[in-house]
Amino acid sequence: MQLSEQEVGRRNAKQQLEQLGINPYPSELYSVTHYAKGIKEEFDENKPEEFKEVTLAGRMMSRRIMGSASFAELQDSSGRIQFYVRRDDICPNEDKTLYNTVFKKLLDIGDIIGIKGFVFKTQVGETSVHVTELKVLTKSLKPLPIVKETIDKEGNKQLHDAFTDPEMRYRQRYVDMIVNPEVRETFKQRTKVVNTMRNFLAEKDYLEVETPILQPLYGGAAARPFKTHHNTLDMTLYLRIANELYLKRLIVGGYDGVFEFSKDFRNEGMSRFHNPEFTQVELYVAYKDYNWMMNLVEEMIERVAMELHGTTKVQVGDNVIDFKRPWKRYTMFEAIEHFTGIDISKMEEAELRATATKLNVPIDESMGKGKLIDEIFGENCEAQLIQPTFITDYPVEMSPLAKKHRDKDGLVERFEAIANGKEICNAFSELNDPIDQRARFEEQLELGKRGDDEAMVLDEDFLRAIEYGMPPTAGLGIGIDRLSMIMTNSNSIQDVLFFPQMKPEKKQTVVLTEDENLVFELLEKNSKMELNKLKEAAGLSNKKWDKAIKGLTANKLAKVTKTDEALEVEIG
RNA sequence: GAUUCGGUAGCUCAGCUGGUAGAGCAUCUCCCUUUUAAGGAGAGGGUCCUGGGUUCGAGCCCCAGCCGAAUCACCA
Repeated sequence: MQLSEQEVGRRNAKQQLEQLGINPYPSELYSVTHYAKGIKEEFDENKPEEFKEVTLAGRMMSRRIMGSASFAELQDSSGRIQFYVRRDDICPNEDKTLYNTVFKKLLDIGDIIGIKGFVFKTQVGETSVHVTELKVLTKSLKPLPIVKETIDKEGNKQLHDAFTDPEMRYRQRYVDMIVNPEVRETFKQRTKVVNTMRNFLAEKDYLEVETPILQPLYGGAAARPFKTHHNTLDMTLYLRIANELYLKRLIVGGYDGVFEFSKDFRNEGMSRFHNPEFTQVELYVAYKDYNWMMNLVEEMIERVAMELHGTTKVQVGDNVIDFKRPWKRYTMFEAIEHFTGIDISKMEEAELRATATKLNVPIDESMGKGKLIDEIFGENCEAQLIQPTFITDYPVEMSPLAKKHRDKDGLVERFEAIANGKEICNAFSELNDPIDQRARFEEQLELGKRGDDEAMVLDEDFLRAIEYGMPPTAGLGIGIDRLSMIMTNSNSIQDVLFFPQMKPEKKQTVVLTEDENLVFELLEKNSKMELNKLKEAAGLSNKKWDKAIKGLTANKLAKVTKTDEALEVEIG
């Protein structure tokens, strides 16, 4: 509640605007005709008549006052443009208040204003708007961090005093977006990733659906869930960790293709690749298999890269990743042999354990054969796969929802696509043999007993559904956040989530009583008042007044000082 | 969870061996009609993350904690 000097100044400016009869928060619409970017791109000095009346709205982001004329910058959703305000243009009559007082004194950086005028080029050649009308649209009460930029000798943009503190950027994303325009760009691209995929899938006539987020049983992935409770039904519900089992029920129900962009929730560690809630798209298509699905993934992701970058090549950190089809394909055993020189395809659990130890792969007792193979792969191969690569044919133990391989014993028809050393999708020919599926669930229960707290639980209703018969189906899940990280060259998942999960902000919020609030608000308007006048204005009884003012001084929100004539109260 | 680094003005940061807290930008006052990190003159602004300790004296040293980042671990 402690206001900084600048915040007090802005509150005062707001009041003064009101006293001048200017509503700092007007309600009527403001008709914008142009955007900064469009004007800068299209204005031709030889044809100024094309832009002789433009109206823009946005935030004032800088101001250079030169006596009775000023330059300032307006930032709208498209970018920034400079505008020029001359006193005698916006105040053609005797009354120069709008320029001298409103523009120069009462407006601040960050205020939202509307400007009307004509476009011209300055002597230095910068396209600018010569303002003839100016309107206050919203007074901003908190000062923004000021980022300035210059162009160096090589023509590169240099930022000065950039707003970079990650904590503040994530906690106050709105400020981040105002001050760092590339952040808005990243999120636009994220949306483009999603829209491209959505259009791609819709064009194929697959049906976009919505399935429950609150689930009585969590399933479809190996992860710890968030748990909640429904009061009326008095039952435990889980936030979904995946939507796989529901989408497959819809395939049983008769759709040929269904997909869902879904927020999923996993109660696990956080890192630059993990946020407790994240987005996946899952797709299930009847009468297809995982080979078919690999082709679809290549085509779809290649299209995403093209839509965003106009090329299949994407710069990610130091690497250039080329999503052009076809991608490299390795079986998991081939990949391990390729990177370690060891053929583990025929090994049993004990031998795998020994191999893992030899390769310095950390293992523990709860790991079965499948998990061991996965660990060996994860440690030795995954990070080295920079260019998009399909890894196929996983051990059956770690894929309880995937169909057994048509001719390789002990494996399932599953693939992951890996790019930049990270998994970006996971897919399989879906297991549709209900007897086998029940047996796999039961193996999971065993693993759970062995100490694997991410083992899957048995879902009787799902089994009942596929007992009615689920056609041969190919299924896919793509992590939207990780794909967006690659496509936008972001180093952290927090950079592709508007509001990444953070620890709660530590804040000593002082809770005021009703009376205290009343007195404080009165005081806030004047910042300093004679005690008796304040008391009178508050209209409280002696006792209530005494309690309120003591409460405020105790919280250091008000300070009472004694002068020769009287007692004075000021904001603490 | 481990290790390392960090937290100082609204923002970005400096602060020597422990000796009265600094700069640029922002803010305020004044000058300035094509400037652009505008310029010139002046002013104000601090819980040095919090709590203990050492010391005549702590932004600095010690201990504990909070918050953040990077790397690793965990996490298909």
